[in-house]
Amino acid sequence: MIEATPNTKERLLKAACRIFAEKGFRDATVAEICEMAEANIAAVNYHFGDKEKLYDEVWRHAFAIAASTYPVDGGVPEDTGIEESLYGYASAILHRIFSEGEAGLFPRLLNQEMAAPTLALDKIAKEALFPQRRQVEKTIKKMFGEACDEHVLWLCQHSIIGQCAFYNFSRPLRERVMGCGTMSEESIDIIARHIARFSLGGLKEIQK
Amino acid sequence: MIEATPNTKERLLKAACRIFAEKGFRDATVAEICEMAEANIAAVNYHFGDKEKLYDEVWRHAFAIAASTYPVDGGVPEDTGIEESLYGYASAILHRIFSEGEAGLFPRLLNQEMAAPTLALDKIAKEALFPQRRQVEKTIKKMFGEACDEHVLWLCQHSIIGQCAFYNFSRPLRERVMGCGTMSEESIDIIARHIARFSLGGLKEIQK
DNA sequence: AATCATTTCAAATAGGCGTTTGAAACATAG
DNA sequence: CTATGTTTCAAACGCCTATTTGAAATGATT
Repeated sequence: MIEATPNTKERLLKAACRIFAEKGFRDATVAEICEMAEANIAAVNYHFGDKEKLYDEVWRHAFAIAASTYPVDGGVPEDTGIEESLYGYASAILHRIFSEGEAGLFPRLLNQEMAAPTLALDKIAKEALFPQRRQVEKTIKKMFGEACDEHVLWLCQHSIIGQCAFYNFSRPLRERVMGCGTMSEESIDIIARHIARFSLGGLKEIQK
Repeated sequence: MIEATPNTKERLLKAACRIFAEKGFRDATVAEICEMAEANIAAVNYHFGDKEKLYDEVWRHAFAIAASTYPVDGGVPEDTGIEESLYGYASAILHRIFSEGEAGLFPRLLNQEMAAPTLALDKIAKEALFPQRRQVEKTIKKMFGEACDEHVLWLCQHSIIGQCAFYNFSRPLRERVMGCGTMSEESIDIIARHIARFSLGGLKEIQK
């Protein structure tokens, strides 16, 4: 499963990433992680101290990969139009969600953390989630101005983020019930463009 | 905790509802459930057979309560306007999500099931989730007509449902990080009205 | 080659889990 | 009261969990 790196610690981290993302902190077992990493049962405690510290490392890794592979600005410049900004954000988040590689770890871990929160949640929210929200905030303020109503901002933020996050939340429905687990690059782009357009229309209607 | 009904089976079911909704099937323990129900550790097996059959009963109960307390049509008549239909749907879903009573069990159980799917997911999707989607479908077709493009329908469905579902998904952020766990009746109504208006604008933009 | 630190390993530890058991308590009907 | 069926109970069962242990193996340094 995990490629045979000579480094046991790295193999453990990679295996832990995949298993924590799939099962969450509680349901993942260190025995399972060690087996996938082809390491001894005691390896986690030797290299990371305990299961919890390994989980922290996994989050750090998952966040770093997601942020560098698909930054939330979507690569679009600051001074672009509203629809294009929305597209940049949606595209980045959706690429993370539909990624089957390491960039997909972040949304999967987040899904687990939302269902069974751990002590890590606070740090995750402050370091990863709130900055993402601020990205959406900037786009909304392009429409409503810098001094726009705080509650309206909050509601629109949720509408935009919610559209993207739903594809993360509903993953088991696609994978287990509908049987359409994977998503092509074109499909991702179509969804991102839809969310950008739909949200632009929403913002316009709210502004009326 | 659980009111002292003379009926042990009912006390077990109520306790199980709350604990399964909070922790999911795997992390909930029968010991914990029996303790809350003030029943013996063997009571679950005696009255329900095993933990899994109890979980089935919990889902049945949670679905029945949610569907009867807050039906997805939101109580609005069939032949009403688009924005009002959207409001009806959003209002019903949000009321479920923010309910601290039995009507809130359904979205909480769903959240758990999405993070750690069980064999029950298939049944839940077919009996509860797909009918809910059809409700949104009807509203969208009021705008695009009966013969509207299937993919556009699917995308808009997700946009509307996603806005509502996000308040379920992000519950731990409100409760544990932001510290604003409860939501007043007025707040719920404001959110529902926002989602209806935002979605109407979105649909209009897509129709262009 | 010998010494030292680092890493791996199988086995053991202590605790939690769902479930089973057989006896005790209780309720009901003859 | 007796007999029968239902419900409750404490204890035990077998399995799985994270972690610890001390020895063995490996690597690096002198």
